[in-house]
Amino acid sequence: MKITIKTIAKLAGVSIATVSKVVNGKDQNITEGTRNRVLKVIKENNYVPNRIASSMVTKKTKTLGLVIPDIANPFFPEIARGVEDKAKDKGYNVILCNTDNDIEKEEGYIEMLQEKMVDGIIFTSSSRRKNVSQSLLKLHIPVITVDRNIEGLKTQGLVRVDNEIGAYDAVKYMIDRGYKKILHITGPIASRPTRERLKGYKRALESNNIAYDEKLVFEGSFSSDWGYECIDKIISNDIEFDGIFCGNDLIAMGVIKELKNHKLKVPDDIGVVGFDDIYLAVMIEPELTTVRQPTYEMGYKAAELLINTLEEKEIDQNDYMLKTTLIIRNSTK
Amino acid sequence: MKITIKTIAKLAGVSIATVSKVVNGKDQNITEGTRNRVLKVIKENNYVPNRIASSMVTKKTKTLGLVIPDIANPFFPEIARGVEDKAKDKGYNVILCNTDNDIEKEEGYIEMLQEKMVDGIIFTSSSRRKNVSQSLLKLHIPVITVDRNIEGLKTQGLVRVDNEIGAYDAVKYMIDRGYKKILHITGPIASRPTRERLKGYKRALESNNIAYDEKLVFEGSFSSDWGYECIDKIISNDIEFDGIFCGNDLIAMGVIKELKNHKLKVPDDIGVVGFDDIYLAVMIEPELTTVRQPTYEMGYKAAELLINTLEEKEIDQNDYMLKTTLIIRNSTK
DNA sequence: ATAATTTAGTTAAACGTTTACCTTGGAGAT
DNA sequence: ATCTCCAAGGTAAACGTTTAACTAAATTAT
Repeated sequence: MKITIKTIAKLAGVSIATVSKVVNGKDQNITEGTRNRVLKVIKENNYVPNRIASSMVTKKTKTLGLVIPDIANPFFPEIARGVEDKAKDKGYNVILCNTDNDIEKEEGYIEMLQEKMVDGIIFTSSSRRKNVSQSLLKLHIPVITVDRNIEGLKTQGLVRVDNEIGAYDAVKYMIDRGYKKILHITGPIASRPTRERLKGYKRALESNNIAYDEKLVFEGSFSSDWGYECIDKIISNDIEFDGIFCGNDLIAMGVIKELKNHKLKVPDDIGVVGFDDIYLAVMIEPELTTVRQPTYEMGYKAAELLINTLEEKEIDQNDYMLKTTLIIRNSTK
Repeated sequence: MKITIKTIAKLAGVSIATVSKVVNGKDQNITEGTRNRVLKVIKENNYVPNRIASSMVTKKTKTLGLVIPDIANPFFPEIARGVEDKAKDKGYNVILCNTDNDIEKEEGYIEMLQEKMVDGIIFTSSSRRKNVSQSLLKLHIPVITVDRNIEGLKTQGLVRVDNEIGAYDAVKYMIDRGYKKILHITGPIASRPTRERLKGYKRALESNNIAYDEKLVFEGSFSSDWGYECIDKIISNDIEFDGIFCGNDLIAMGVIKELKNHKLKVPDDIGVVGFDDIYLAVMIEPELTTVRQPTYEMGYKAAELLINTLEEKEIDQNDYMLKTTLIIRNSTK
């Protein structure tokens, strides 16, 4: 037989209201004796309160949605971890949704999360998304976007990194170290971070009196395969270069591997810099010089921001721009 | 104003039962006309059914719990992805829980998940867990364990890999390739996979007439740090060796890095084999020879098994032992 | 023409809580 | 002794659905 609050009330000889009060710690007006009696019966009968029923009346589920492209992409686990840690700390759970950068999946999940009455959503949208859709505009629960905002959607907040400065710093460093002809192998240009990094790349070049040449920029995807592929293309096209600034670490890793296959030495012949500083960056040879993003902190901050708006805490700002750090290792001389 | 099923019913001029039926597709007895009218009103008013309320009456939440040590550990994202994919496919969501191998956190989550009335749980328990606890025994929702079972807990199923054979194959291969003195650097011995891999290691040695020497086995944790550290210890103790079978890939990566620092060449001086075949395995130099675990499939299968028991489909077996594959790359000669 | 069945819906109870408001008994004040 | 007030707890409505059981009308069978 199902043990509900009624069972406990009957067994303890009190009303269900009293049980509810002791379960939820709203027990200022409950005597020590009654409280202990109730607690004892609860323990004996192994009563587990049904939070679905609570949610019905409180209209809070204490659940957050986390919508990201792919948890198996090394960029996201740290974010997820940050989100989950803060959430747990505040008594929330998180529902994980992988969209594969697919707009339809994305909207399907948003719908599902709304139906499940999550209190809020943390959202890294598809890099393919150009603009808001009807279904996003209809959304009536708080959203914090991470890494990328969504053009035209007003959210409760945004947590990101200064991609332009990150890229600028990286390219500036390469120039300072004597690299002369620096390519940029990017992720998908539809993604805002990609565009911002490109901007930083340009600006670093220009402020050092190096002409920007769009033939030295190669647009692809955030994967190591794109790194391999692009190097092959570049080499077979006899493009001259001695440095590569990559859109992310995955690309950089593909690049380094393929450079080695072509007997080019990193960092002596070619300098390579990545972006993200994923876990793998120190495992490869040479260790990757890269622009570190504080991914864990981004997730953590996003959850914090979201929960604060949910609980109507004062929020001093809702657009957090976190700092990147240039991590100098051995893929640059 | 909140749009509920009542609003729709009133606007469409039908009863809430009718609305419920069309929303849920139980509309055999609804005329085309009525259905369209209801659907139109739903769309116009942007009605989103409240699944919390549904859950109250159906006693199903269509939500699964996924309890793992740490999503940021490269072994788990693929599992999570497998779980989530199958779950989505069947109309379920998944709540992510990171336990950090902490028994208390683990039990805290289990409690939370029960309160939130998840339909089932997929669980990779702490490698530190020795046996069932009271709170686990009280659990009354279906559980599938992944990778490791829990001694004394009867679950709805178990999905794992044949660790012993995997280890046996790896060590056998090393012996065949001419490595003579093969160390084994393990994860925590409390974890069952560690013990099974150790068994495979022993068996491979013995069936090739090499005496097993427990001084050549080093117990630690599943991290690259442990790999570094252990190599230092081994070298400063002047232990002789020409091969290392590592408890997982992370350890192997730490090992390879530190071996390089000591000017030992992999695979010529020392052969190294890992376990798992995580994403990084091909990114390092030399590419890692390792025992591949089908992690995505494990997650996928676990979710499938769980959902089948939830939906009372016939299940032919509830203990899935998946096969490992020895992936030969360049860290062995 | 009447009875039986089918179709297209409606009614109302139930799910397990929370919480605003009410009741009761006793302590303290006068 | 009476009044006031407070402490301790009870009552009952409400949350938004699903679904078994019911009804009324239309169709089919006899």
